[in-house]
Amino acid sequence: MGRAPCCEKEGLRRGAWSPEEDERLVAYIRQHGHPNWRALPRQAGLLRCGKSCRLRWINYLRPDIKRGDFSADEEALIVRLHRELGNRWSAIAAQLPGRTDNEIKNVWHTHIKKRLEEDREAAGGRRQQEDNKKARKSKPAAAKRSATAAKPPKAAGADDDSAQRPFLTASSPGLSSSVSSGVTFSATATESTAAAAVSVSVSSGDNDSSHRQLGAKAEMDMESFSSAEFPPIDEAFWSSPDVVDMGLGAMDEELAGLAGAPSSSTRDEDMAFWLNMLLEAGDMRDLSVL
DNA sequence: AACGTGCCCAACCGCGGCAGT
DNA sequence: AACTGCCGCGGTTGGGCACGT
Repeated sequence: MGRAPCCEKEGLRRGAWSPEEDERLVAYIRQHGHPNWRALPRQAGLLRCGKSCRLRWINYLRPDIKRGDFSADEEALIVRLHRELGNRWSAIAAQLPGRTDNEIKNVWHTHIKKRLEEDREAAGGRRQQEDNKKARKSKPAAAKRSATAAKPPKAAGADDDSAQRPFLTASSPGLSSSVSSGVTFSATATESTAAAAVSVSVSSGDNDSSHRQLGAKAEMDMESFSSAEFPPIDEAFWSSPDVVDMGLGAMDEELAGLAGAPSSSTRDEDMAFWLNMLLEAGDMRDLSVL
């Protein structure tokens, strides 16, 4: 069928968003929510198409967005979920609170995929069994980013970031920083930390029932959100006692149930499980140096 | 210091699915 | 049942930045 273009492109801005546009968008959504993306830009006085607004909000301006490097644990989770779900980035993102599908997709293509391929090439097929043995002895995945990710994380350069995001004044704590809600792995298990908990009211805006089953999509509940205050997010936000603890512990259990992994395991067992997943993904080279 | 190259990531594009009429 | 409109998803692109020479 003939599909209407997403917007009349005449007179509409494209490309990078200015702080003023961000401000307008956030202010509008804050007040009215986003019942209709198509109508939103006009009502908010933005010369953008609805899609662009939606994307900007979802991927950048949403208050529950978590910025900063992905931890090794998050990457491991992505690897695993990608094995299970394929390129269903939104489904994968649903398991990583605060992360967007776009971000995960980017990380996959720029870091993880590359690394997995490198490892696979370097290792050939032969070492699978050998490494399986080693894996049980060696230290598990620590927060070691690939050599290709030598760049300092953008979130660390918070100047640029916050300049662009006037309302999200405090980037969420980088994942390399300690997580305050008790979602840390034992030191022997990993030098990194688990993903931060998120404090959002969780509601699935996803129609896909399988997504819902996987659950835990950290979407803002816009009904409550639109009438609520929209405070800047800061460190306290992430560690607040009000936070709904959606740390990896909870995620592990949920995923484990889905994937047949040990469901009531200790943290060490969990780590062993992740290690196996990584091994299977041929990702042992990084781990072995840790 | 200037230039070239590679990488990262925000944003765009087009399509499929679903709901409403 | 057919059509329309909107939303959400996944793939792709290109601007900007960092790093190497």
